[in-house]
Amino acid sequence: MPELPEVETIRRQLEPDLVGRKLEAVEVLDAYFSKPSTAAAFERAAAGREVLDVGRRGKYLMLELDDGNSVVIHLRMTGSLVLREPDGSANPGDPRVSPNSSPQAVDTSQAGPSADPAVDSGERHLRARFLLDDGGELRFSDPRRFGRGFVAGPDELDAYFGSRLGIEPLSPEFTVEAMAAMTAGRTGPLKSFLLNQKGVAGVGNIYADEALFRAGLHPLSPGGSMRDEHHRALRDGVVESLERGLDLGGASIDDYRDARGESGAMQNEFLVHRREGEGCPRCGETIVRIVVGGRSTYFCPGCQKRLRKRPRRRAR
DNA sequence: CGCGCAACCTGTCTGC
DNA sequence: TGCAGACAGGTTGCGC
Repeated sequence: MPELPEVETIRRQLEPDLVGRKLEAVEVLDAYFSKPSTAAAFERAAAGREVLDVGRRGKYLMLELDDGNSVVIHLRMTGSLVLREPDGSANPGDPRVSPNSSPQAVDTSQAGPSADPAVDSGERHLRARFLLDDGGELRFSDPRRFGRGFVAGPDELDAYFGSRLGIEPLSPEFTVEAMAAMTAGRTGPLKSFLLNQKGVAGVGNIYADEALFRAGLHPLSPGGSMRDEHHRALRDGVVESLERGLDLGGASIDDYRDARGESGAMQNEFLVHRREGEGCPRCGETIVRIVVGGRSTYFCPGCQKRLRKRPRRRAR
């Protein structure tokens, strides 16, 4: 699923092609996408504007516009943002489409619900499209319709992110001290802490498992049970797993594709995630799967021992 | 406020 | 072969 490394991979790919481009037309095909705002309001706010920059905060992607507003997009679990080049080619996974087929060629007026399944990949789940002034097109697709987009001004954006996102884990602010402060006194499991975006922004189910393994920490250990060495280990584990994911262009378990429609390679190098029953890469013990906070969680019982309650200083 | 959990969605996999 | 049910997980909202 798209977590920080996947969203950042997309951001890096979009930036050179989107900055300086004008959004000639914006079309919301699924009203769910722009909820709670209407499709028309979203289109009106974005259309005609030039893209000055492409940013990211946690798992959110932002197209910063020339009027000070930003188009904010969250892919949630199955969303994808694919850029079609001006020459119409792009999409490497679609040899059926002839190079000069009109973009308006799809006639939906007659098509029943079970229309030609061969035309599906990308078309059926297309939720919004941004036509660029160089002939290119940015397409947001999402089979499960969880992904969302909205347009907001700077103050609105600060308030929005401020109330739901914590520290950027690849920034200098993500220190050992910050980790200690965030987890102090917490009784919930470390896995849940990592998934909560108000602490560390951008970590999801995959990188949480990988980070805890790198840190040698049990996913069920309470946040407040960590001591100094653990704070450092977890901070480093988060950073290392995210950077590894970035180096490999993200993880493609099933739906994730980058802005060129291609898969990442991180899924081939998972240390524990989705590796139930296999041997631990460090000690060889069998990796197990448990459920924490309703999420599948994978870890090595040999390397990731549960922390005892924080040792109380003995009286006298 | 912290914590746990259901709900939001739909495609895919599993078991009978 | 077909179909019901489980499962996937980022975020929100509700109850305790």
